[in-house]
Amino acid sequence: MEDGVCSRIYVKGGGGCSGESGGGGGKGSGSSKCGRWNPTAEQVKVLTELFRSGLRTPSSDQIQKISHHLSFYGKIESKNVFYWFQNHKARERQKRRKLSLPQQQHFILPPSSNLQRMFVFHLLFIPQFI
Amino acid sequence: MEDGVCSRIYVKGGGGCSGESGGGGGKGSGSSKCGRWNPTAEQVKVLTELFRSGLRTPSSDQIQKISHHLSFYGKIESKNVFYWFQNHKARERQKRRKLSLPQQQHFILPPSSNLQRMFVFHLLFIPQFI
DNA sequence: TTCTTATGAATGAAAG
DNA sequence: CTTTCATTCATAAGAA
Repeated sequence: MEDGVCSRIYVKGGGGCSGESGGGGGKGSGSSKCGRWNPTAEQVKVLTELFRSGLRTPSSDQIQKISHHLSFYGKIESKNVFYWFQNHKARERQKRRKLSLPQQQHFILPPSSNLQRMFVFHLLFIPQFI
Repeated sequence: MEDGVCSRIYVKGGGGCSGESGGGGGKGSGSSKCGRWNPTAEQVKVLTELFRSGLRTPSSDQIQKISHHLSFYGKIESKNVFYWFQNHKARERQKRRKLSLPQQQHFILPPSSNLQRMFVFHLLFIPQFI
């Protein structure tokens, strides 16, 4: 038996729910079933970056723009962004209160591309976006 | 190991295992790996007994107490207790749904009665019961 | 070993 | 915002 690692995320290949808008270097967020949103690693990375930069409760306008931009990496809707921030904030707080839930994950993910960095920068600091 | 089902990207998980907390006469979990919580028979027994007594969604405070008590038998964290009840409840419901349509099961004790609280409290601290 | 099952962990979605 | 529900992934344990 191989040693178990502590936690991981996975990226699935294939899967064909509906309109794939995968962009540069992004893998599909295909899921075996179309039930619920399955964020790509890139989407999670950007969302996490926004969160770490201080964004907690994006306005509906911000949500719209974020989800639109994230659609570059795969299928996504506004409500997904809304729920993501809501859940992430709640679970961060749970963890901090040492109630139950687990530790934060540190992504050793992809070669964070300049494109992505610039993208996050853009999201964060351009007034007309945020 | 066959692969190809999905490609995985590993994520840092904490800073290694938490220290062994086998308090008193508790036997170790037997595994020095830190993959995931491996409950001892005693821990499972207590949790099951609490569940059978009607406890479904313990409060944060209950979780703390339960996990502290169970740490006597081996390494355990609050989140393990939290997940245990979540999973146990969910899978009971899941099983029930697959077999026959939900005939709402009535538990002997209503969700937040003082009677239940007292029972749980005593169950937790009376050694010979466990 | 490989396959199957049981279950710990995680998280999207939603209810309260 | 907090808490709960549903579904899924991953893995440990047992069966074959």
